[in-house]
Amino acid sequence: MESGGGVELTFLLGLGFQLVLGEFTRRLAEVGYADLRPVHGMAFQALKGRGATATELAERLGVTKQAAGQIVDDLERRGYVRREPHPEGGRRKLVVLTGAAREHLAVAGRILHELEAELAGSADIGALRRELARVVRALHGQDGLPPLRPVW
Amino acid sequence: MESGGGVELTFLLGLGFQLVLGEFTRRLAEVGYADLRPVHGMAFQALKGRGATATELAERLGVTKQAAGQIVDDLERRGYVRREPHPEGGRRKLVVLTGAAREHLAVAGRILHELEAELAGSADIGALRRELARVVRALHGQDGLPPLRPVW
DNA sequence: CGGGAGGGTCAAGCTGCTTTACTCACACAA
DNA sequence: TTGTGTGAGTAAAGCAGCTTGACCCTCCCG
Repeated sequence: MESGGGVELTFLLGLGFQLVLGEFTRRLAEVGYADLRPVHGMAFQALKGRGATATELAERLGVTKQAAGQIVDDLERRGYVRREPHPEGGRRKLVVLTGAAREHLAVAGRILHELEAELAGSADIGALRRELARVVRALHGQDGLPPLRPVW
Repeated sequence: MESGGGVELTFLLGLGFQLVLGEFTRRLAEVGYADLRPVHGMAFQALKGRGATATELAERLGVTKQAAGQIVDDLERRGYVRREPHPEGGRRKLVVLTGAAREHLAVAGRILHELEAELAGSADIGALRRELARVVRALHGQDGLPPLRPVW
């Protein structure tokens, strides 16, 4: 069943995601990041420019501001982010990455690209990207990308 | 960014799955199945032959037997499955589908194929299937398919 | 007839969220 | 000056969907 026929497309998509993400997190855990879930990496991505407020982070992650606050609490306790006074005042606080988080971003990026390169030995990754992007566009439109949330 | 470049492959996979599954469940909800989650559909698939024991169902779904038992409780209460005495005796009970569940399977299958046919207008679904199957095979091997679990 | 293996179930606990409700800092208008 | 609205943060409780742990049956086989 090289063609993938006989298995629902939706199932195949889920399985592909699950396996790739699983392999990614396994490798991250091997190099010492067993304490960070994928959502933490997403948070780092969302904060990596100039940082953001907890509410902005919530929007980018697609969760409530309370949930974002909890994630920030957790990451702060473990030294991955800091809360600084916000330059524009108010009650706002600017959540910024520490060096530890930036290092994680670098390692995670490297692992992702290694994994993709390895997969390129078995599949046509260019075609996969292209068709996935088309599907995403068909279902979501062209205006940006929605937050990636845990699936069911 | 028709090519999908600039976005991580893993992210794109997750987004694709999330959007397709979301559209699928939305359509199912529209025709009256708002009370059934994807895992229930997976359970129906796992039971659709001659049924199975709760423990077998647990293996096929990749959860503990207690969790499978809860799912069966829930589905039984709502009339989608029955517990019958198992032909081979013991403490075993055979969980079998009712007509309501078989009807759901038929409707869900129809919706999946409609959705896929629509997406075929925007993307090369054959290529997508093929490359996904290759990725799955590269990461999991050829021996069957692992259970699809909620992702992170 | 006495273990023990396999299957089912009860109960408690946990995680990662959500909902509800509140507090605080500022802006701006009366 | 007051006061009132708005946006950000936070505290507390609740909840879904699992897991872990413990136990109870039924049968088989020595």
